[in-house]
Amino acid sequence: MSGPAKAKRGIPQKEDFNEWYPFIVEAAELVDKRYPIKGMDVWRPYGWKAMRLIDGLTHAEMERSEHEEYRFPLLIPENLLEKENRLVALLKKARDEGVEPEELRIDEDEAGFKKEVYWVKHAGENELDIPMFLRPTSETAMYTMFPLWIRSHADLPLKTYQMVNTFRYETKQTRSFIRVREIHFFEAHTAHIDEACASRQIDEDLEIVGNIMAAMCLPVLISKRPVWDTFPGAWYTIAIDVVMPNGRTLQVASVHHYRDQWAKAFDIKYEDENGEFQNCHQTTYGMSERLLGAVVGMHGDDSGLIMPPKIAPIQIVIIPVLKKGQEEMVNESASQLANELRAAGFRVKVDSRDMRPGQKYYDWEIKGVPLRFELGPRDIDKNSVFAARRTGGKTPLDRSEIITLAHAQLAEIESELIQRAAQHMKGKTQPLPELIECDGKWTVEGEIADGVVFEIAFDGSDAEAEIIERTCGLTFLGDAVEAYSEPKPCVITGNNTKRRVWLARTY
RNA sequence: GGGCCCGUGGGUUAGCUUGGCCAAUACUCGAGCGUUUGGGACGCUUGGACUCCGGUUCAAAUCCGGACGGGCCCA
Repeated sequence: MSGPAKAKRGIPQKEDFNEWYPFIVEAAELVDKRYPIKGMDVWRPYGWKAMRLIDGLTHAEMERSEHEEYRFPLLIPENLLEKENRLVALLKKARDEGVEPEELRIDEDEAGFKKEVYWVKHAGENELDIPMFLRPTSETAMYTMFPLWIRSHADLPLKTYQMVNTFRYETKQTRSFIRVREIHFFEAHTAHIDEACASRQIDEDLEIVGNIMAAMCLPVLISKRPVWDTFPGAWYTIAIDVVMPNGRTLQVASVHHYRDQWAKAFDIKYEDENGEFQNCHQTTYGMSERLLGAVVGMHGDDSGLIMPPKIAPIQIVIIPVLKKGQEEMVNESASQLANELRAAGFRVKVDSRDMRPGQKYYDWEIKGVPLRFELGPRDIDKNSVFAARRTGGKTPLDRSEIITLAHAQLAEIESELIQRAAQHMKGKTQPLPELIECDGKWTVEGEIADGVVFEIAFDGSDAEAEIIERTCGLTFLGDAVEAYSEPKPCVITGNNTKRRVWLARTY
């Protein structure tokens, strides 16, 4: 195999994000894209470790919030789709008949991922009577079992989750972590006695998202998606987006409130305290490997990745600097240092490859190891360790207090990343140029800047939202969960509103 | 959904326009030996490629078609 890193001169500038990103995910050995199926990369150990550490954050949050982990089969028989289709039809009918129309937006073509599923139609020599599909998400599979498990109000809330791979037949351009055909997926599914309890679950989900994003030093936009962009069968969808370096937003998580629509379709009901049957109210919460994609995009620079310490597969790399005749002494000192750090809980690697130290520095910089310790005869003499932070800055550290100092260094890197990311977000958010109507035709005053997220006060209708989307060539992310504290005039109607809406080009 | 470009050792690439001299260029990389090691070391030895299928032709890396894969732009 090739070495872990390529020549620095070979790294595209991060400004050229469309070149930088695909280069870096391979050069940093996160994935190998040479597997001969579009959109299905091979996870390499370094990338998988990072993903597993991100998953670890999620598992910890699930544990804390008393969700339980399940593992559902990958294959789903076709006939189960019928229930889902019936649900969609039902919702459509409700909409057509004017029942809560704005709450029941359904696009039949999108419903059930019909166009995006992989099918298994043969097994051995036989054609299957009932074809099976690979889960694009697991509502159908899980809600087939929920009625068997939920009988009494005492069984609720049911809080489940699983981390599995899901499959979607993407025809558009694929991108590592961002748009793939086999998705490393997290999905939490809950069932509750009523709408209010389900709503409380949504609040908890948002708190969980907040914790996970904070651990990865990722600032996010949290917004309620417009009705036309609501998940099929959902009452509403709240999405979490990260602003990538090119200003495009990447949806990294979503939370759906289903009310009792799915429960009706799948007959998920419980007996309440009065002995009466009630439908459950449900929520889902999903995330994926896009989280890693966001980390790569948000924190990386012209020299490669920068891993936030909490998810860095290697937090500290130790480079022994050898001198002729003193190899053994230096190596021994390095491994002793490594052992001490490991005992204190750090993820540590000693790079004892036979090459020049400079070469190693470049290698680990591409991979984004946050802290590098150099250890040579000079340092050992002075009882110190020479530290270089991936975010910039070099300092000798007192060897005798190395554990404390290493913690401090990583904390400093973390806060530097948070600060940079916040700065990035701030710089990428702008007010929208003024919209002008003339004979029923809308135009924009000036240019729509590229690579930017726009924030507007908006109080218009769906139709007016569509006008804005068309006029500006942007996508409505939706209503910020944190609305304006003071009313502002809507860009279309001029009415005062606290509704704070984001528009962006999206992935 | 529409358009454009690309596919040569593990990686980057020359060759393709004008088919033969290509049993293929350079750098990098892998293996081995030696000297080295505080920001990309050097010497010697050695290893490794025309995406696949079909067509045109005496002859295809080169021309044509398709598949697969990669990339970009626009809706």
